[in-house]
Amino acid sequence: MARTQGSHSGTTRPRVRAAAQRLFAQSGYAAVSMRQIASEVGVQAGALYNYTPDKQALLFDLMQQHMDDLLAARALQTHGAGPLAALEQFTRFHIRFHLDRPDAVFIAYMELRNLTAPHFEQIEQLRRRYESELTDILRTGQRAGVFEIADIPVATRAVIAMLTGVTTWYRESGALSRVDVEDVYWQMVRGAVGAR
Amino acid sequence: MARTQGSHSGTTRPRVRAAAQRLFAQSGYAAVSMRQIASEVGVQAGALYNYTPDKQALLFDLMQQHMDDLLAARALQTHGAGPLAALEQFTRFHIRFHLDRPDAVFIAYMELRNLTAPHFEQIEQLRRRYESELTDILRTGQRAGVFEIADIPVATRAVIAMLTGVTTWYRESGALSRVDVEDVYWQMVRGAVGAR
DNA sequence: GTTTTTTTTGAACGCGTGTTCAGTTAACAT
DNA sequence: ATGTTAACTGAACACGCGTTCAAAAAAAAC
Repeated sequence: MARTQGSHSGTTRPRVRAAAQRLFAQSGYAAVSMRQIASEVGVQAGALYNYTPDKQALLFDLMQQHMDDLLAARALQTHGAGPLAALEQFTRFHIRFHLDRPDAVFIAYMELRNLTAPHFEQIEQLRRRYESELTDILRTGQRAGVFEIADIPVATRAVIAMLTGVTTWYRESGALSRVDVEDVYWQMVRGAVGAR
Repeated sequence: MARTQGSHSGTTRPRVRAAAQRLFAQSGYAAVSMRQIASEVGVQAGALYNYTPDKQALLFDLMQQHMDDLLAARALQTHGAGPLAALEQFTRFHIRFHLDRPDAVFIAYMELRNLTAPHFEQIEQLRRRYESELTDILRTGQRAGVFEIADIPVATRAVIAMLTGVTTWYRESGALSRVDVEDVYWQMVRGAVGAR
């Protein structure tokens, strides 16, 4: 009737997050109820409030965690020797990181609308930070005459959109390995920025 | 208390669609209630059912209309003289068409999750049809030695993702004119497919 | 073994939702 | 002017929602 045997917050908390992430990615934040998440975890809805103050906080947490992870992982990357190597590295990093976390990526992109304004602003800042990594690479390459780009902010957005689109179709069981996918995207990105 | 003066289905029906489109794009299908849509139109929620059998049909209708419009507009395009001209034309058409309808594009991309399975399948078919236009161009260009592409299906998706991403950031009041935007994207697309 | 803390249940609150439909008014047809 | 059709209102139905919290059981601490 009350506490379930074997329950422990160290176990339940991550399961709540995982269930929320999966369901939000699958059906969308607004379409998923707390009772559904709870059911996925195997608890009643009231139990979720031990792990999140409310539904919005749960979403924000997931999105912020994703962005923090992305920026942290990016910061650990060694940066390539020149603009071209840097761009290649960014491209491969982006594909690799995003393919490891399709649900988190999907939510980070698709659920911005469901954030409150302050939360939205916070996530946007993190996104802009990540984008500026690419902008810097492109700018350096343009200055060095390695790239030929008509408009760097537009190019940044175009490349990010292209790369991030990979999560919408890639399947592990598909004909292409991850390295193949990285290679194809890299070839396209270098071409898109007029690399020589 | 009953029929509103001056009301006419020829007026109300398109207003229902327009309101739904705007609100769905703004906040997402699941987060928007029929009462909100009705309020936007200036009627009570029950009145909406004169114009749509249910909420899902309203969404499906909007998405299908968008895809039909896209394919119809595409069919009216004269096709370029060779693969390169065809690709340029496709690129400029895509940007132009999508920039004219940001809300419809947004919904067509973001609300797939909220369709019932049969509806989803129908929209997917229309999407695949549109994508095959680009695939055909790329294939022709590859065969003719005009393009150099490692994987045509991947390249198709990458280019579509890049191009469609324009709607997420473009603003009429921005520094760039539409032709500027088309030009930038065209330069990047041709580069991405290794056009020579 | 007893007490305290942890983690859950279950019930309930105060809404909101999509939808239906009888009734009412406006517009149209005769 | 009268009758019919069109287009709406308003109320209600049968849920579902996010959230709260007292009570209960399990685990940990003493």
